[in-house]
Amino acid sequence: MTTEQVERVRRFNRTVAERIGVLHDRYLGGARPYGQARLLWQIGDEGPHDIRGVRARLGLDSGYVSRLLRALERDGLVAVEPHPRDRRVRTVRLTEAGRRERALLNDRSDALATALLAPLDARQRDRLTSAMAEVERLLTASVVSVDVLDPGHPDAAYCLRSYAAELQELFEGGFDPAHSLLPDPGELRAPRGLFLVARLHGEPVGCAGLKLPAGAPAEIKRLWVHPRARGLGLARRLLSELEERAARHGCDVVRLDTNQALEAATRLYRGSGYAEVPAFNDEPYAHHWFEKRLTPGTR
Amino acid sequence: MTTEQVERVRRFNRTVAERIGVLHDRYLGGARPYGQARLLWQIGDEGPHDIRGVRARLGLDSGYVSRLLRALERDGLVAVEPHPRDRRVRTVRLTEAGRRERALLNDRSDALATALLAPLDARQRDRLTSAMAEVERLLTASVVSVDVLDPGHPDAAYCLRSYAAELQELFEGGFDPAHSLLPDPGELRAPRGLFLVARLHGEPVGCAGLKLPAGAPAEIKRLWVHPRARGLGLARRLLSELEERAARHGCDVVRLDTNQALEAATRLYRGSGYAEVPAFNDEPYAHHWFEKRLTPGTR
DNA sequence: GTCATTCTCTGACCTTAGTCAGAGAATCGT
DNA sequence: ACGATTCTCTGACTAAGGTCAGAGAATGAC
Repeated sequence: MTTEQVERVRRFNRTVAERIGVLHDRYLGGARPYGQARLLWQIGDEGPHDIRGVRARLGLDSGYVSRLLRALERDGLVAVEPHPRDRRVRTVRLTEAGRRERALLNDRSDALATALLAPLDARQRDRLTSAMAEVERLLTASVVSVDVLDPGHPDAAYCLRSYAAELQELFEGGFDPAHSLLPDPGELRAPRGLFLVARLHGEPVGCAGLKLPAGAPAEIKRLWVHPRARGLGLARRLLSELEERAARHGCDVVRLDTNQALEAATRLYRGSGYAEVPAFNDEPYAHHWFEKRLTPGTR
Repeated sequence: MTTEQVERVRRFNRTVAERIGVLHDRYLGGARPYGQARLLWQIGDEGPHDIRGVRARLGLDSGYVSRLLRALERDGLVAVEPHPRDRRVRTVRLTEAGRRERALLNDRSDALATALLAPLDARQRDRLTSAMAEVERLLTASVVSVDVLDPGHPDAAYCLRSYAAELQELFEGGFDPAHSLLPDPGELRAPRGLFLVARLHGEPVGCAGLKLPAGAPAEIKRLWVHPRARGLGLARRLLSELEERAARHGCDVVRLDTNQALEAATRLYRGSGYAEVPAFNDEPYAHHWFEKRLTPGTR
C-alpha cells in the first residue's frame, strides 16, 4: 500500500472522529451517561435477556454492569428478575419508561444523522451516503479474520454444514457430501491438507479447504461464504490465501471442480486466472474443472 | 432526505465508531493518556509555542492544560519557558525525548491505518481510500456554516479583501473594487442588501452578497470561495441560499454579472439555471450578464 | 451429600478528563 | 504611579468509566 493511502486513512480518521465521534458519543448519551445509554441500547425492546449475555456482548466487567443496572433500575427504566429456571442467572428487560427512553436515544441518533445531511443538497446526500456504504462495507471486510482451523472445530463444522445445506438447495437433485469425492473433511487436516475459516466478530462467515496430495496438484474444496457476508470480497481473499499457501507448500499448480449452479464462483475462478481443463476426477457433482498455474510472485 | 439515507448514516456511525473510534482513541494514546497525547501532538515539532495559543486551539481549560504540561514535563517530554518579551506568557517546546514520543504516536497512527488496509487487496484499498476521501469531503462540506454578517465584520472584510486580491491576480489589467460598480460593500447591508459568510471551524472560507434594490431585480455580487475550500459545493450552496432569500424578499428575478476569467463561476451559473442576457449595467469588469427567474417553489 | 463451579452483587479503589475559584506575577492603559 | 487586565498555576472538587477481590446464593458433577 502507498503512503498516500495511509495518509488518506489517517485524515479520514481525524475528520470522522471529530465530526462523528464527538457528536455520536456525547449526543447519543444526552442526559444519560454513555455507559448507561449503551446498556439500554443493548438490552433492546424484546423480551428479557440474561445479564451475562448482555455483558458478554458489550465486553464489560460484571461489577460495572451490575452498577449500571442499579442506576437504570433506580430510574425505573429496567426490571431485573431472576431467570425462571436457573436462579443464579438474572434477566433484564426494559420497562415502559425504558422503552420510551430508548426510543428517545433512537430519535437523537436520527437527529444526528439528519443534522449531518441537512446542509447538503440532494446530489451531495446521495454521494455521501453511497460513499459511506462503501467505506462501511470495506471496513467490515477488513475486520474479517482468516485462520487455519481443524475441520472438526465447531466453527469449521458450522461452515461445512452450511455449505452442504446450501448446495442441497441449489443443486438439481440436491447434494450429499457422503456421495462427493470428499466424504470426510478430515482430509483437509494437516499434513494432507488444510482448512481456512473466516470469522467476523467471532462468528464464522466463510471457509475454504485445500487438499495437498503428494505428487499431485493442490486442490481447492468447500469454498463457501455466508450469504450475509457476501459482497465483501471474501471468496477472493480465501482463494488467494489458499493459492499462497499452496505455493509455499511447493505446489505450482492448483485445481478445483465446480457445479454449474455456482455461477458466481465460476466467474470468480475465471476472473482469478483459472482456465477450464478436462475433468481430472470423477466428482459426481462437478460440471466444470479449472486449473491455475501459480507463478512464484503470485499476489 | 429519505429514511434510508438516515439509516445509512447511522449504520456508518456505528461501524466507524467501533472500528476507528475504539482503535483511534485508545491506540493513539497507547501508554500515554489521550489528553497528554493530544497536547503532545498539538505542540508539534517546530519552535516554542505560546501556551495560550495551544490551549485555544484545543479548547481546553487553562488549569487542565497546566496540569497536563506538568505531567509531560515530569516525563521530560516538554520544556516550558517564559516568553522572551512578555513574561506573563509561557512557551512550550518538545525536548528531544518529546519529539521521539511524538514520532512514536505518529507511527502508531500509521500502524493503525496500515492494519486497516492490510487485509484488503489492491483494488479494495483503492476503493476504500477514495470512498474515505469522498466521505471526508462531504462531511467537511456539512460542517460549513453560512450566516448573514455585516460586511464590516472582520470575517466578512477578510473575504472581501481576499476576493479583491484574487481578482487582481486573475483579471487582465487587475481589479480595483473602487472602480467597480460596488465601491462600497456597505450596500450589502440591510435593508439595501445582505452579505453571507461561510465559515469552517470558525475560519471564513467564502462569501456572497445580494443587492436588493427597490423595484428592480435582486443582484448577486462578490461570490467567492477560499481556494482551500473549493470542491465542497460551497459556491452552489451560497448561490442557492441567496436565491432563497431573494425569493423570500419578494423578488422573482435575480441577476448578476461576471468576468470571462471566472470560468468555473460561469459554468456554475449556467448549470444553475441562469441564462445569459444583454448587459443590464455598465460594470467595467464584466463580460457576461446572467439572469434567472425564481419559481416560488425553488429548492 | 458434598465440593466445585457459575453467576451476580457489593465495597474499595483507581485513572482520566474535566471545572471552578482564586493567587501571584507581569504588563498595559492612562 | 496605579488600577485593570492578562496569563499561568495551584488546590479543591466532580463525574464517568472501570478494575479487582471477595461474599453469597444457586446449580452441576459425581
